[in-house]
Amino acid sequence: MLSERRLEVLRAIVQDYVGTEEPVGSKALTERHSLGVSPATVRNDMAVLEDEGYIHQPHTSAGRVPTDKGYRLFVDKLAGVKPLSTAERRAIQNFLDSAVDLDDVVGRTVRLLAQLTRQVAVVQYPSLTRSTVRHVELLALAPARIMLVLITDTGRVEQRLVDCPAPVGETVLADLRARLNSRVVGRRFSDVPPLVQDLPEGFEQDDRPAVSIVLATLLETLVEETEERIMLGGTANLTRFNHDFPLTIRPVLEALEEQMVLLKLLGEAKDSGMTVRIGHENFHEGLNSTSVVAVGYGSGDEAVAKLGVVGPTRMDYPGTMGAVRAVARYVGQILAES
Amino acid sequence: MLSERRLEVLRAIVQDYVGTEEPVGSKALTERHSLGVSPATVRNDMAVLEDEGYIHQPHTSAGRVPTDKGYRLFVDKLAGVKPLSTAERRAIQNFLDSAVDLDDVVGRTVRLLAQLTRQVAVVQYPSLTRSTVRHVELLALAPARIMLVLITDTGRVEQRLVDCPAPVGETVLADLRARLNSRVVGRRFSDVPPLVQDLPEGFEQDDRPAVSIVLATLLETLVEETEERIMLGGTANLTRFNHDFPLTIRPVLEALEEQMVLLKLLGEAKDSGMTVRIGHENFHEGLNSTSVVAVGYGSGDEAVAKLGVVGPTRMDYPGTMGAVRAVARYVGQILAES
DNA sequence: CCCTGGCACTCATGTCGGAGGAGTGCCAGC
DNA sequence: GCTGGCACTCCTCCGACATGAGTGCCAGGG
Repeated sequence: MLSERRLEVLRAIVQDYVGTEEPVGSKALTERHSLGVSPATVRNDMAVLEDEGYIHQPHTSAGRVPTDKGYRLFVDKLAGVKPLSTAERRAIQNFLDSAVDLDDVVGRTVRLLAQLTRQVAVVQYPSLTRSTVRHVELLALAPARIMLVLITDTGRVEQRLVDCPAPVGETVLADLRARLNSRVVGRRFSDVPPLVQDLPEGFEQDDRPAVSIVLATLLETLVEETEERIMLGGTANLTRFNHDFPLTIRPVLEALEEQMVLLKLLGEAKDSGMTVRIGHENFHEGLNSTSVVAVGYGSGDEAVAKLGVVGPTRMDYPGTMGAVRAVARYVGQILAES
Repeated sequence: MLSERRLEVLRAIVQDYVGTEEPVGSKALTERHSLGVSPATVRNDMAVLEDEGYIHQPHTSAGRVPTDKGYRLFVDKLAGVKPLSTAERRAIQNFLDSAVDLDDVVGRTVRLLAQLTRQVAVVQYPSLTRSTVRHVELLALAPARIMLVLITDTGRVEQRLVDCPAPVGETVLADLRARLNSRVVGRRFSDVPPLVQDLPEGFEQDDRPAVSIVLATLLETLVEETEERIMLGGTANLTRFNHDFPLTIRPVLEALEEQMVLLKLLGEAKDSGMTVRIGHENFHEGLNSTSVVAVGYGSGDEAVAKLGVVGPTRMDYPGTMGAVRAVARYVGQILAES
């Protein structure tokens, strides 16, 4: 186990490195932090920290840089979460309050996160899997053509076109609409299938094929749209990666363009509590020099989706974590209200 | 007016520069293109082209680079549009055909364009302004709470929550729904307002406030959502800007993150025919070293939205224009079918 | 046992000067 | 009007050298 002072040295190294973006030496450390010991002592401590793998020397006669393991220790033991100022909190609330619909909420959240953290923001749309049905609407666009509209409690709307084998009467449609809604409204998506299985039986023989195809489309929508959407923002902040630019930024941009990668990124985060993945802890190679800070958010107690930021491993963890947590809370509130 | 050969020299310079990304000298030109004259002659021509402002010398004793004006001439007079191979066309069609809904069509289009052109792709959602109403639906979520759903002929769905001052009966709602649809279905958005103005008069005194507020929300949606959405993709291709990297890419990423800028970018494109904006022809400073190739697309004869790509002024114009035009055509077809 | 000052050593960075080379402009000749 | 020749410019690429930050190690003191 590392002594108290050595931990203090590690903390100082991380803080200075995050601030200056340059390897930090023993002399600079003692000058900027009141450690109460001389540079020589710090050098000894650094040698130990390097042996243990917490810091690393780019080359002989250079300062030290934290390793992923060093950041991990820093995040786990040394850093708290820095709360936002009340002014910042108020600004967040105001900004999110003026959203008009779900798209707008997500869009604003992304911009907000990117601006607050000066990093790349990632926000997952509230998941359909965990949400419940608020209403199902059936519209006859043409005699044999029905539009199915699904409205969720998170304000999301999905629509599908259904082509029926035969024309469907308006009364049949109204009947189906009523029965369908009475069974599924308020239910979770995952609970819906068994609830509607026997619905066709209540209809005339002639109408059953149409009813079945409508139900099939509904179930399909529930499954298909579980494949979730993600919004991304603040990619211009990637240009803050100052060193060997093209090599660093390229794979990151490429990774971020893939929905699958983003989904997995957030998917790996714990459902509750904040998750921080540092450097090589990320599954994706392109993200090996970035850290991901993610947290779940939701309208109630339960998380319905996740959001977070992607930034260089050399990031201000306490500040970033504070911003991410605060934004998640406010988004949750907004969703609960609507 | 420039002589035939001088134009030929300019074309050669543009082609070589696009290929090599390096200033091109007189000797290299005569070697790679059969101009039938000696390097010395080419040098004289280059001096003229430089006087006229078509090319530029980074410094004495360097080769020449086309200016924006040079590219402009190249695009207008010297370059054709390079059609895609049949294999490419088939791939495009296959890829777009498997889209399931509007979001998917737009998403696939963006990815396709980015991949084909190796540049940043921008696709505008089919505009609500020019589209027509397919259906308006009103759902009572609670006695005094109505959800308004608007469905357009381009397959887009918009929803709004309406809080009424007093409960609204189901029959009143059905009545309003029927009257509303009979008046607006098939109409263009811009034509709707005068058509519904007198609707409240047909209702009981008690219900009029609710009816009015529903109508107001509808009109608001028509206007607000005219503010169009845009999808972006292929930003990783920006890393192909090889020179003085951070300085070039930063303002471009920033510009592309602003919806307003993107909208204006496409908005400036002509409604019909392809538009190419080169370097400083773009209104936005951050885009002064990029060119934009845009074209309208639509389900019928009329363009309902635009799409295009953003790339370095040093781009393969014929190839890019070919890809953009082809993609626009196929997207138009897909929209017409659905 | 731990801390400290001193000292020699390493190595990245910045500067300078010169060689090399690509490309130009101009001129005289055909 | 085209061409070959030639002098000139100026960027780029080393290699050498000085500089300085930072280290590791050691001997001495609390």
